[in-house]
Amino acid sequence: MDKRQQLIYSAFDLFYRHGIHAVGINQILQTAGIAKKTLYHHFASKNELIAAVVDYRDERFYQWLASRLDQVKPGYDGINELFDALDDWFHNRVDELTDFHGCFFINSCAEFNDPEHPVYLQCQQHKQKINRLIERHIRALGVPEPAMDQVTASISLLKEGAIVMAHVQADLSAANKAKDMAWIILAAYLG
Amino acid sequence: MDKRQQLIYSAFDLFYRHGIHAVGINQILQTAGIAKKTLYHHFASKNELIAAVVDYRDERFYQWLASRLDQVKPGYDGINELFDALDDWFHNRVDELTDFHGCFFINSCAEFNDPEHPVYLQCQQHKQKINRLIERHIRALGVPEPAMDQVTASISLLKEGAIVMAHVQADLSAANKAKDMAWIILAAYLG
DNA sequence: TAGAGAATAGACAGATCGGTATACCTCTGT
DNA sequence: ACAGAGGTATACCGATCTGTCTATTCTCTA
Repeated sequence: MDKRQQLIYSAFDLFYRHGIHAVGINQILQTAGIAKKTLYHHFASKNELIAAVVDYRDERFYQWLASRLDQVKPGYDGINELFDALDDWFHNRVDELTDFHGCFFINSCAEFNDPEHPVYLQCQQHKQKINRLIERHIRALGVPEPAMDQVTASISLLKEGAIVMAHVQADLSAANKAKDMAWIILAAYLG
Repeated sequence: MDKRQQLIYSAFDLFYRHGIHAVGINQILQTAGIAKKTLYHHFASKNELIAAVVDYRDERFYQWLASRLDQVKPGYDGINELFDALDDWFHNRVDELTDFHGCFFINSCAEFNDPEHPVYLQCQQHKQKINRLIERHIRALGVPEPAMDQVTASISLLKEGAIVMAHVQADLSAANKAKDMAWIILAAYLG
């Protein structure tokens, strides 16, 4: 019954499926079954709704991945779990994330393609949060500290690559490919 | 003086910078300095212009990369050249591609997020063309035929990952990281 | 040289956009 | 008991969107 949250749900669903600029406010209101006045009671503008939607997805996605990675022992298991989680996501086996349509943050950067735009910055910060999640597990593997950033970025790069391959090239096995590649890379760093 | 081509130039520039849905036809006309009637003389609708713009970028990007890869010996040099080319692109050292704002095809898939949409299909086909370009060099490396698809997809995944890292996370060294990773992966396959 | 084709400028149509305003309803807390 | 907060429904505003139309000019070529 929290109208504000309902608006965010509906808006995210439409934004994720059709893109942010392609979805109008009236469409969101109709989908959510909520009056326009109510929207402008909770949000000053469409831009504020967008910001709230990005924030919502940020939290949602982060908490999902964090909880997956917290279920396993830091290190080897964590890296495996990262790519297994991606695989579940790509195959629509994760209820919390709704059907896979690429990474919402990559998609949003494509629409707000200005490094100074608030949405762009929100997306960048989200990616940094995810990076720190990955970093924990890299560190547990015993990667030497000077190589930490490099290795974390490498795993992150594999993750982004897998998402794009799964989305644009419809390669649903991309997560498994990335996992195999990750271990080859990590083996090279761990000797 | 080819008005049709001028329209495509201007439209691509605006689409790439601000996203397709965010750019109106009047904005394109003003930028190009061309009358509305002329646009609708050459294109039946905005959608046809969009299709032509995607086609234009497809050819432009493909020919740029193909010519770069054709300048070197197939195999080792080709893989290096691929990532060196990406590095030049990320650092805006390639005049033909205009300033880097991510991959136009990834961006467009984010805006036309339906696997049956014509634009989505155009983007998919572009990626397949690029894959075949990469495949030639993988084959020259002596990768066994059964592993060809797997290895090509791996290099493609690294390429996509580098583009996203460079775009969303503003990691301009992503191409070099991906190159290092590529050789670790390839070494594992080549024994 | 006459006429077709391509271009211009710009008014216009109809829909939709984000956002505001009006009027009324329904709870809830003091 | 009643004020105020949050809600609905809907009309409305000005702006902008894609696309059409008219009227006129330019340029090439048969």
